[in-house]
Amino acid sequence: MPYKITIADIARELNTTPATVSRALSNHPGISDKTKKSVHEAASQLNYKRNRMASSLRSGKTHLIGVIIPSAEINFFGSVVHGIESVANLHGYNVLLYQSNENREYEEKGLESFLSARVDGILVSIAKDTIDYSHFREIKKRGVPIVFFDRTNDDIGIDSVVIDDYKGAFLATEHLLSKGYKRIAHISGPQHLKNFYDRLRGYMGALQANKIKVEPSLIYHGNISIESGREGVHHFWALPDPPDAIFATEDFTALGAISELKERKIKIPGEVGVIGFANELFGKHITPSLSTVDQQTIQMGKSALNLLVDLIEKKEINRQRQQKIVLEPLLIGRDSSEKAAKIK
Amino acid sequence: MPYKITIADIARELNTTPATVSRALSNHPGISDKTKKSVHEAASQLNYKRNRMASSLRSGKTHLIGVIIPSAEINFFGSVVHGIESVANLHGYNVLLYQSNENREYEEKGLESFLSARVDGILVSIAKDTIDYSHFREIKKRGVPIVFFDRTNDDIGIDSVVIDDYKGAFLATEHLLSKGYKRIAHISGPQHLKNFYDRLRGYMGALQANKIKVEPSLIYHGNISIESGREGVHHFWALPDPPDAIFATEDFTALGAISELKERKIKIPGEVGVIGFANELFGKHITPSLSTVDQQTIQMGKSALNLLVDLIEKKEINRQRQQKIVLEPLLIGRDSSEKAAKIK
DNA sequence: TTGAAAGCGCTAACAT
DNA sequence: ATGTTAGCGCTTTCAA
Repeated sequence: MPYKITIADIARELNTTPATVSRALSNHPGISDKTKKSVHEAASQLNYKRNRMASSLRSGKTHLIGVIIPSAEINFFGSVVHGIESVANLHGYNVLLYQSNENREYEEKGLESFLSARVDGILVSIAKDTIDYSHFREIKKRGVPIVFFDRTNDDIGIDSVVIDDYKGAFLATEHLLSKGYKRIAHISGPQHLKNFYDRLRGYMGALQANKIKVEPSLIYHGNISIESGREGVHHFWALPDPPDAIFATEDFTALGAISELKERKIKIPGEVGVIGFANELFGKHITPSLSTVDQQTIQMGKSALNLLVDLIEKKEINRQRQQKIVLEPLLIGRDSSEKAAKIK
Repeated sequence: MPYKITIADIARELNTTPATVSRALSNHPGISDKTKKSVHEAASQLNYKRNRMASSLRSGKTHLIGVIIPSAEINFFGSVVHGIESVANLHGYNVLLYQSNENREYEEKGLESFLSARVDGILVSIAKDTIDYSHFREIKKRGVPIVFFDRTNDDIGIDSVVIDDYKGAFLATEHLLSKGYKRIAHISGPQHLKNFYDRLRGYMGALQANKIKVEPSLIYHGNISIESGREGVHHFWALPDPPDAIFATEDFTALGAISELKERKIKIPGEVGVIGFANELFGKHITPSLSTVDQQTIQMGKSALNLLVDLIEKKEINRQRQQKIVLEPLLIGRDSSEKAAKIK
């Protein structure tokens, strides 16, 4: 008997009708203050809780936002979800969370589940394994408001919130140059994800802007993991002329690279400078502390949710063209990228 | 027009009735395979998605689990949520996430919101600021299935999943002793939270079991933060006879202590041994790597969800007495607690 | 300012 | 094995 009380009960109690009670509870204009007051009193006295299933069914609004992230275990996404959730509550929305585990099949299941739950809108950060985007096209076609964040794709005409990955990578690379490093290598991530593609381009852009030739052998293609970082170092130090700095496409990759370099007794910084991307929590506390690029996670969550709410609340407008919010990356200089040894 | 298709449409298409379609879609026994097949075909052909609002309203089951965590930004909770969510999906439940931000007011709002959404069950890790538990009593009274995880309270008769904090603390303290440390200090957390209370007791228990007197001056009361760790060191090293090891009530506190000790040029390990609690991601990668106690986060999430599902699915049974699942803590020995210097 | 009545889409009891 | 009917609890015309 947890949820027995309905508006009908309140109506009976006050000798009025469900319609009046409903209106009073949602502060409908044409209801006398006296009635409103007595209804609210009776409601809280009877411990009434509006049944959102019934309400949604009738009104067509669920006040539910579906959020798909690759994994709640990854700090970055937890942090973005934190941002999303805090603003969602302010707008009266609840967050339905779904993890894709970087897997396109689960991702699609999440979307199905959201459709079935009739969420008012969807927020997605695309799974690593997703290369075919038809499930998102389907959502788009159905007209369900959807916004990508961080892991996005521009080809489907879906709005998105990202940071400027190109610029972040550009800044990171120039930072290494400014510290006196000359041969800068890059360990990249999956190129079908725009972020990592853009970071690679930003890296190349910075080199070119400084009249340095891009050497393909100094680019190692990893897959966003500690292992990739280690493998990158493996690869680079098998070259006749290894690099003197590494820009890793995200912090875990940088961490792997640092561990491997340390095992090889290569001095960081000095002999080799390292910078990552993401500003994960651990970076500040490892030795050497990791220079990185901050992605403004909380702000990203907030912006994504605000954009989605705009879509939900004034659907017809803004439908002309794809919106894209680009946040500024923040360079965080720490020890791992300190000055290159003057030798050479 | 995103969601126009209903079972009535399918029924019309196939010259049958909504009831048959409904039954066919949920694989009701008494429906011919032929009908089932044609219904399923028509459904997927028309792109039908079951309306869960309607279904829930009628059946009384929402297949929604409400989860309240202090913050998605904290890795530990992200990880538990990961565990919860993965099993929830297997059971056909969706997770509604709410963050309390360690604040009792938000916590209560989350519960209200869950009641209104008619969730089938609730999972909560209690906020740091919560000292009055009446809102949970209210949930209990309403008969809504609820399970605490990690941050729990035993006085309300609510089932819970925790790790054995006492034992974990006991193990951590004995570990330091076994490495040759003699004067072991403890930086604790908020004592109204059972975890931190138990860890303090475990620390004292281990000392007593080894015939070592507990010195109140070697216990510093912190509040689960990097700052607390620093303050603890401040406090201890103002004593005439500082400790030679620190057991911190969680990893961030340990991290603060280590940073402060490093700044004071005190050697870890050797001069001072340090161990934390939680097995946060960064511990493996800081220098020295942090010894700690693993809390089996994923398992905790899974167990909590399984326990909740049990409550939901066979309510009357098990209602006699409070259930409590206690997971085993896992000691993780790393560098920060290596052997004490033999000097002295 | 309020009431009466219909219906959102689905499921389940009761037929047949 | 399938159809008929009622109704979950709410919101929303339309009418008074």
